[in-house]
Amino acid sequence: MHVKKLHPWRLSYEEAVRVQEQLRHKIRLDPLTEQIQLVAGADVSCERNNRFSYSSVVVFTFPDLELIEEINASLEEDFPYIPGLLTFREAPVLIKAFQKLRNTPDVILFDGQGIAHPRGIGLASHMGLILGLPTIGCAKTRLTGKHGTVPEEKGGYSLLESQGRTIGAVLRTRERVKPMFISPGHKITLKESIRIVLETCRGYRLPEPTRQAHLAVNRFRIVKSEHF
DNA sequence: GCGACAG
DNA sequence: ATCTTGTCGC
Repeated sequence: MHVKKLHPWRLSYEEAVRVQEQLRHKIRLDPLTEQIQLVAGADVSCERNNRFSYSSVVVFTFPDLELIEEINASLEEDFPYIPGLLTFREAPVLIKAFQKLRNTPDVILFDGQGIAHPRGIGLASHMGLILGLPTIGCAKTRLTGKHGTVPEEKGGYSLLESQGRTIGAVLRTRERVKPMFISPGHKITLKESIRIVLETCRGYRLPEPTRQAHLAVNRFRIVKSEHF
């Protein structure tokens, strides 16, 4: 897959923030232009003791969700986890996987925020800009924003708001489980994001793309680290 | 100054 | 995220 040249990643905190503040203005939240035929999920796993990070990208047909491709990658990790700067820790190894991907997904789900971010550019949004593809942020917990009570039934949601702006939705993807924090990443609307997440949920809290990417990256990490 | 804080 | 066993509930 074609992947745009990446920014220098060896950045200080201030430089990383500057990159985000400059890039946020390129994010577009227009409706999807293509019919969704391929949906992908991506996730990263890091080892506390080891100095490597691992990533997996899985591609499914939509809406049948038949797996057609899985790509893994590993990379030496150099950036720490800092709330708000997750992109600079996880994007490098994700990019390495996307560069090897043969299919071009119509939309990609990420384990993190889209625009529901202090500077409006979470991992999903940043990856959307790098890849030039529609992306959705599917986070398990809140980073920023306020919201009301989330309806108990599956599909129920409460809007996530910040500074008077709607930045996402707190969505119940399954009954009796904590809701997910969904936000558009790039080239997609919140409404479409919610629809795609719900249509890719298969009885679990996480939508299949990110759930399968999570399982895949853990399988990959075990095999890779045991084989040295 | 204090609390909050994706993975 | 990671470290970790069993256990309670639908």
